[in-house]
Amino acid sequence: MSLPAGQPKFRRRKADRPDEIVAAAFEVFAEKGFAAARLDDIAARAGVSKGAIYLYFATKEDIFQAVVEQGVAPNLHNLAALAAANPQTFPDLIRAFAKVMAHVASTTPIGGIIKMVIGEARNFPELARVWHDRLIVPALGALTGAIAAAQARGEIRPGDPRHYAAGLISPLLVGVIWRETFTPVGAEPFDLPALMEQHVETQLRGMVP
Amino acid sequence: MSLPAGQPKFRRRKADRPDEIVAAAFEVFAEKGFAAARLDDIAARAGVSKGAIYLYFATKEDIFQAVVEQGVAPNLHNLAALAAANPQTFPDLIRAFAKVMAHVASTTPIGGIIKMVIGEARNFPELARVWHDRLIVPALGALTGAIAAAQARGEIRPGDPRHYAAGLISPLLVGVIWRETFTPVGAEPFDLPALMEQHVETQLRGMVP
Amino acid sequence: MSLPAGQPKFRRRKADRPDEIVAAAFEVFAEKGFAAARLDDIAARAGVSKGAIYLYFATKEDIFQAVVEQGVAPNLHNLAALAAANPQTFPDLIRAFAKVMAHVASTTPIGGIIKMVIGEARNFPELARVWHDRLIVPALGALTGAIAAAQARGEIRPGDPRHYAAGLISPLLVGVIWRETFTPVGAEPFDLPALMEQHVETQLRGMVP
Amino acid sequence: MSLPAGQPKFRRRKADRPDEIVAAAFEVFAEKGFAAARLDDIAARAGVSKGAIYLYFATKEDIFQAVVEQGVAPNLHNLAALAAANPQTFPDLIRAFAKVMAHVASTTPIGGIIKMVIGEARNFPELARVWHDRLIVPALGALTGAIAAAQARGEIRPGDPRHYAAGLISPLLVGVIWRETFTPVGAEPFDLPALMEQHVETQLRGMVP
DNA sequence: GATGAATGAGTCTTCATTCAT
DNA sequence: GATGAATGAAGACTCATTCAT
Repeated sequence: MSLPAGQPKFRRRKADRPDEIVAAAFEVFAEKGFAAARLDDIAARAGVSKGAIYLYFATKEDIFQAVVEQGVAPNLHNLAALAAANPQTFPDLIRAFAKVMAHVASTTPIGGIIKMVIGEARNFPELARVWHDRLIVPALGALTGAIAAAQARGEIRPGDPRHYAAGLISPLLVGVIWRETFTPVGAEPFDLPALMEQHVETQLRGMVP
Repeated sequence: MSLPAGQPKFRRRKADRPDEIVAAAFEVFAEKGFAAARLDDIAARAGVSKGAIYLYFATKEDIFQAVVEQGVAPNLHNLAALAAANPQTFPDLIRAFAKVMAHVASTTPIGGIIKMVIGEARNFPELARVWHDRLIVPALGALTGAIAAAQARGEIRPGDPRHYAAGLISPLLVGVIWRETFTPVGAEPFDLPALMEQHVETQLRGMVP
Repeated sequence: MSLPAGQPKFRRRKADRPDEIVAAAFEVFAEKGFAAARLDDIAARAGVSKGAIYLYFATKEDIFQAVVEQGVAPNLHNLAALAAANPQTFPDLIRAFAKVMAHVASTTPIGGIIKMVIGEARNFPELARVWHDRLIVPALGALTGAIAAAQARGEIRPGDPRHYAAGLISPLLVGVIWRETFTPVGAEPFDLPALMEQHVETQLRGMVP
Repeated sequence: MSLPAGQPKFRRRKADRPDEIVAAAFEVFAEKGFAAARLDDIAARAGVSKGAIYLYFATKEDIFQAVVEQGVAPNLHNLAALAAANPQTFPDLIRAFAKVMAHVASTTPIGGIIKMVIGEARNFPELARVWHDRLIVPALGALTGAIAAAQARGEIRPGDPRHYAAGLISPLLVGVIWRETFTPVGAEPFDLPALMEQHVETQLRGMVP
């Protein structure tokens, strides 16, 4: 409890605490779900006492909100980046979109977030609403819009552009869910970037007139 | 040692009590997840007392297992029916497959089951294993095999047949999850049969040489 | 309820039911104690339904009372028989007393009753009172009186006659408790008649002037 | 998810909490038996909340085991002390033994422990086994051995030495049980030291040739 | 600020008791 | 009379939350 003078190295500063707690909480919530998650587990994994958590969060639900919040923010950035990048042709747009998404799906813990959103949507409708309104509708809407525009230019066959969009990105979602759900019990994993590359090329070939 | 209440009790008695309990439990588990589900809720929704549940199930977990079990069985039948039907050409096979699956997805509560499997896979690994081994691997394997066979006949372009299979059915899964997750908070629903019809035709067009 | 004329053998009559229930209850109570005894066990062991018990007894406690009652009655008879028999000399009285008691202790389930009385005395003080007042005080009192009389005649050395009485019969009680408590876990049993014979002779030798 | 009460809490905190709980539990178990004992009672008597008990013991059975354990240990010490003391003659050995035992029986709560052992032996056979193996067999064995040795030296008449041993100490046990069972309902108590002194002298007189 | 012992409302589970059949 | 499915009050145990230190 008292700090030895000459041991500077692993002295954590209190400013990091909330993030560490949220990180630990994310792991536990993603693994167990909200109700089955134990504050003891979170505290232990964060390396703090249970009481310390309450210095930064008022309730378990608040921690959960913070976890989800931290899952939304970076993806918003990804979206913005995607929107900023502006490839010339529609196929390149789709390829770039899929590539970035596959990379994100492969390298970030977004799978845990998605699991939580799916699993807790009914217990925390606000959570589902935030994800839907701030991430999914914009993303899906942008994709749908791009498809509709390409259709207007005659580059894409007729058809419901929203269905085209869903057909394009669904394998990514399923791949992420697969990794969270079945890989831990021995299922053969999917190579998401490879899956998406093949899928996008197939889709594009099927979508052009 | 316990005080008699004085209210009327006992309404009926039946051999299908267990099914009523499982049905009620399915609703509650699908809505809340395992941990957040309350036996009181299940009992109330089944129209029985909490104690009555324990005449048929030893633990909450047993009820959960029974719920999942009842979600596996009918789908096994669907699979078998699919295998029995044997359309002449590969595209017709895929079309038939997608049609049946879209119908099942639209008319059965499989979405709730899938939510439960995703949400509780880590807490009940056996559950994930059963689903993976008995339903998903056979179904995905059959589809993958059919694709590989069509590739061998030159009817389908080269490419990882498992990735093709995933690309084909993913929108269905996503559609079901969407319905469970976002529709309750106001999201625009997907017309699964229509989505799948368009998706399959697009995929087929993209898959042929 | 009606006795078929030609099937006399295994037709239980309702008049036997209470006794069968009490007998079954005795086994279960003696083994588990009152609180840990299950009416299901009792019903099963008595070969009746749980509901049937309530045709004859209003509560679990009533069954317990009946069990204890049935344990008191026969011993009262034994006491009376002892009192009726009137050997000539004091040593013969003691010998006869010890012999009868050892026989009873060896051949009746009185051990279970005693265990119940000891174990439940605090939860059912009335039970302890009945045993004390109706069995123990009379028996111990008679023995003490006989000893005091013998002392008055100069046949027994001075000393507290109640202590002499306790010293005489204690090994019997301990032997019975031993059988109920330690023999089931592998303890070497006591041969109660032999133990009592040796003990009585030793005591008598020590008690005479 | 739980509503804060608003009353003052937390009074003290100590390392000897477990001992206080065991002490309280001993009283309740000795009075009610294991099954009828309520954790609420134990908690209230220990001056802690029900939840606090679970900081120190995992289950009700663990508390029970701890209670019994604490009843074994001191008696083991008594035994060792008895063995260490080595009077010259056999009668003095017996007198010392009886005196110490009577003192222990009169001044310690061993009666409650014995009641528990007798009452719960069938529900917790391990409990009976521990007492038998670690306390009773050594004690009874030592006494029996001393008697046999004295017989070999011709100081004691022939006869089963184990029966002699049982005859010597039984009144002590019965006295303790009497105190627990009948004294609370108004029975005349026994003066254990006086009883034992008279009993031992009587026995010794009867045992010598 | 941090800790972790303590709290107590809430949950699963049991079982004596009831009553429709 | 008998049955046993059903009840519901109560008990063991959990865990988010609090607060003395």
